[in-house]
Amino acid sequence: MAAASLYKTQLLKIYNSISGQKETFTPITEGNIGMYVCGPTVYSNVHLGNCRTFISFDMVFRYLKHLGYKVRYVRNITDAGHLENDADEGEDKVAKKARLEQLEPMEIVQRYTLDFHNVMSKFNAIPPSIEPTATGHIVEQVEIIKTIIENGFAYISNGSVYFDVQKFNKTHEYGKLSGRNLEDMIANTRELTAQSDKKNPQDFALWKKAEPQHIMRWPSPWSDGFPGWHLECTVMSTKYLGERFDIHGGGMDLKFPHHECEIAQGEAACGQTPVNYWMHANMLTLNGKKMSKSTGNTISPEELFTGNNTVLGKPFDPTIVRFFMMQAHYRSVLDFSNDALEASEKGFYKLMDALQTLSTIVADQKTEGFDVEKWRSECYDAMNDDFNTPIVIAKLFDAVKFINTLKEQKASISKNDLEQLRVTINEFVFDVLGLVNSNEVASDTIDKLSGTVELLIKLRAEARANKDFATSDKIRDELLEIGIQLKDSREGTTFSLN
RNA sequence: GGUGUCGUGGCCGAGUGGCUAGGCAGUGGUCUGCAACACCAUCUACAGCGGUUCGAAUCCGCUCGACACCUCCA
Repeated sequence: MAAASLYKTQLLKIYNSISGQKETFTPITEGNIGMYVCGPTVYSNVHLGNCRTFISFDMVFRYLKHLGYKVRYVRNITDAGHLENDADEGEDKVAKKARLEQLEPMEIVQRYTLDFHNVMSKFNAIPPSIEPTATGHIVEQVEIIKTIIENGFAYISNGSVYFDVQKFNKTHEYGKLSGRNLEDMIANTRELTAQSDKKNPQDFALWKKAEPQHIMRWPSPWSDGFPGWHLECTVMSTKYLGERFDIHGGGMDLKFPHHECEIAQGEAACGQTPVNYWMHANMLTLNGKKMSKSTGNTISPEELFTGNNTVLGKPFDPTIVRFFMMQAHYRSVLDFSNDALEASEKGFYKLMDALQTLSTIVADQKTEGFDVEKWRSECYDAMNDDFNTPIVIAKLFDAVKFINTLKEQKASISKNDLEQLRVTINEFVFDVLGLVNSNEVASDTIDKLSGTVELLIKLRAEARANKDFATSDKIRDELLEIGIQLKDSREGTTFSLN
């Protein structure tokens, strides 16, 4: 069966945060999907926790495409409007960093956007279809504010514009995504300490008047200022995906208030709820606590790849980290540790070795010891069950075991099944999970390398035949030290790169 | 304080009302000149206490604990 037609016959279920249930996925337009994911605020280097969310949604993107959907994936870059806090004295994160480093705000944005792209590329994440920036959509943001004011859900106060949550709540339901109700929130809110332009503490800014020292500012009918953080996502998602679209994703920590506010803005501006399926990726923790820049409980991708950190005993390849993340469900908290990563690393190499072995397997008359079709179907069942990558990986290891059994000639496989197995395992490992075979080197290099190693294997075989074990062990041990492992079997000796 | 999620074996992590994922580590074998790899077998488990049920780790209640959000965070 061609992958492109699979979506018609498979039932994909997605856990929808707004209903708290797994729901059968039906796109608005058959065969097409619009997906929006909240991207990073580019005021500093991304940390690994940020990456997990984007890697999770990269997997989602890959699987949807694999099913044959045409996916427009929009992920924004927040380069303005994201305040340090929601109080009136809050400073724009990008502007603050620029001031501290004595740089133009756009220098900051450029630097950290490049860093972000670089890191995502190392993790083998496919770039989104559109990557819009907040500063590139000021005009649209001003327009949507006008609409929200016209519709009566926002008010102007001292040059700033605020969303009137209490008024909105009279005709709509503010809090439906995060499971809160406004009455509780009001009851639990401390009195506003600082003098505020807001009517109520729950109200959030759509437009903020800029203080004189504020350098990132744009003209608007209300003041020279800048847009509120929640607004950019509403504007950019609806601009590129329509007033109502299929999937909206982001980190769990954005559920409230960010996504709640997006729903309110969308409903207030367009008269309909913007999103059909809300997806939230869970946090990556370090020492049991959420990785977070503000608490310093983080590790950066760079520190991870170089091994230059205090958490891990050695450097880890990006694809190992990706594999580690894929071994947990995207909605579960995942704890990061050296032991866990080393375990994943060994498992990953075992998987890659089996793929290598698979390429050498010769087909037989019939298949014995494994049901390839059933296995393939179970892989899809797992992915269709809210993207259950841990189960898929468990299934992959079932295949690994079978492949190794084939190698030992204790099982057999038919030509058709062999082809099916090869295609399926490659699709899941590389296309869907997005792993990279780190053993892979440019083909001419690998030819030369293999020639060299084959020669050493031959010399070692001769030494062994002569019972010159000192020489044979020297070859084996020194190759192992540079990362080449020799593997003896009845059929001879092979090698793998670790 | 409010809201929500979760507590699984040495570690990481799935899952489910009855048929005990998977990876790593451990143990005993096979293979090997010795190993490694691989294969076969095998040991550690569902926080605690009640309840529902023929049967619960899985459903319900309580207790304890952890985490997240309610300020900025993916």
